Amino acid sequence: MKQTQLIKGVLEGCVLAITAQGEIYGYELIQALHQNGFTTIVGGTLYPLLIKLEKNGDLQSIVKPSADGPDRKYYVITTQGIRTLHTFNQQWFQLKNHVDKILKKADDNL
Amino acid sequence: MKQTQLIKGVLEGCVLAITAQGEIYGYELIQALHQNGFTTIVGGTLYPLLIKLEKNGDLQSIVKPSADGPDRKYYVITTQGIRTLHTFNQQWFQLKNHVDKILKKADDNL
DNA sequence: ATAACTATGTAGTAAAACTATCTAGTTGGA
DNA sequence: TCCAACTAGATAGTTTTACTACATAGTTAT
Repeated sequence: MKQTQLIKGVLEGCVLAITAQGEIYGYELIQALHQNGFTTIVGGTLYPLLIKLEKNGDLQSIVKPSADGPDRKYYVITTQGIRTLHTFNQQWFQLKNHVDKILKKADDNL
Repeated sequence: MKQTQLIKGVLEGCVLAITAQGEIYGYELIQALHQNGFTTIVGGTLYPLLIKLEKNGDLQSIVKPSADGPDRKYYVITTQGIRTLHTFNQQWFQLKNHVDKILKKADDNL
């Protein structure tokens, strides 16, 4: 069982949560995710997700020049994105309870 | 954002956790999952997953007759399945910490 | 006999994600 | 001044994954 499969479902919510803390560009976001334990996330995973989230209307982007390399595309969360984040938060809370309950019962039997 | 995407990653682990409590057949497992909040799980989702878990060697199956309908295929967790469950448990614990940390920081900013 | 429930399975499609690769600017060293 | 390493973003094409819709079949109650 790969860790990736577990991460998939929460990645979108985590990206919204991080952008909710202030504007951030993709490359920086990848590093932030790595620091938060999502060490397997690479550009090929994140950039398509960011494009999808912008299409959905959860994020907006602004391109700004950089002194350290090519232009950066900064992402900002929209009011709709904040609503999506709230929904994710609630679903995550419920999922945690359900999974923990099931795992606890299994532990009692081992 | 659909709840389904979140559930996907944990479903496999939850199935292993439930089978760890004792032998159970697919139809019964679907009902057990429904009672545990996984209300979207249907046969077309679970049966292929059970077949995959058996192929992997995490589960074994025995067909037994039923008085209430067609034969039932009972699933039993293997020692390998228990190891897989342990791994899932650890990954789940880590994921919870990471996600909760990110969500908490976002909450502080809203 | 027929509807509802029990029980499992799969073909075909749809969606999602990763790998590999590309473009391109900057920095520092040899 | 050339190359490697780092920064920054994107995507074509393949692989993986999951769901929808349907099929099969036994039992129960009307």
